[in-house]
Amino acid sequence: MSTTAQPKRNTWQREAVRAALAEARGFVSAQQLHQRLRDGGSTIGLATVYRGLAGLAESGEADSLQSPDGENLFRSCSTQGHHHHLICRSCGETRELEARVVEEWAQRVGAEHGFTDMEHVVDLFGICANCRASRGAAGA
Amino acid sequence: MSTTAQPKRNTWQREAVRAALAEARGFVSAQQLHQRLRDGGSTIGLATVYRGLAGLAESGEADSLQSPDGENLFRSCSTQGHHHHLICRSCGETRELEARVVEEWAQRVGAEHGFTDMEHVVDLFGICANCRASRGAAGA
DNA sequence: CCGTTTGTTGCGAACGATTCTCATGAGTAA
DNA sequence: TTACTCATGAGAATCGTTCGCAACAAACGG
Repeated sequence: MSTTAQPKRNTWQREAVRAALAEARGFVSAQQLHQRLRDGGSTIGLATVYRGLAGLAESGEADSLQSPDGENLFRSCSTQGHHHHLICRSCGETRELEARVVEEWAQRVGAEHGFTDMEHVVDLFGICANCRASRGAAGA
Repeated sequence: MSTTAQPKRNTWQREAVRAALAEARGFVSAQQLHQRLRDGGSTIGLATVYRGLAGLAESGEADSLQSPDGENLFRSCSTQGHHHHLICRSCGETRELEARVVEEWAQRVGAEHGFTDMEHVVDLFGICANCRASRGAAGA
């Protein structure tokens, strides 16, 4: 049911959100994106950014995760379908990962416990080589 | 500095939060916990529940994660140290997992990309056997 | 046991992110 | 072009969480 896409209209706002998201290198929050668009001269509304982002996330064009602060972060996704992320805690650099091992592990563990319809959240955070080199060792 | 615990006082409120959390089977939100305590006749304040939970989470006695709604959920943690969770999307039943495979994978992937100081977020969601039996197949 | 000291509590206000409302504006089809 | 709808945008409304502050009570010394 409802696998068919609803009739969405083509608006410059939707495109602007998509573009701005693609432009952003790491994960960005809706508010950040809205700010950037505004800074870029756009008159787009905050609510529209939220709506656009939600749409992109739903259609798989964007990926969303929650920051530790409880904010929703989005990122333009090149890899369609399921994948995970490796994110630099320092510079925000993000890489998409495939994780066959983890997929299988998740399935197996789920099955062992009698769980079905498994989903999982797997994200890796670390300090990338660049940041490590330029910062040496900076504490928390 | 400040690795040493701050001088915390022993109050019945703190104990009440701890007890209520231990009582709860799955993950609970601060608000839920507060409600239960109130229902139980306690006059504890909401802010205190928040403070108590934050304290428990920090000391490792409780584990916290964010619900898809952006709420902070807490759970009393028996397993000290690092571990993951398998959570039933339907009834909230939660099991603590060890995930050697995943730990190793995370380290390896991080290393391959030149990342250090790896951390990761890994949580599994599914429908447990019980719920599956009693609900058959309920769509989204 | 009593007074002092100072971290805790609890209330309500403040805050911040997200969603909703609704009148207006712009795609789309005829 | 005209009509029909859905999308937009501004601000209000929501909801979870944190803050500020005065009263309180746990730990301590005498």
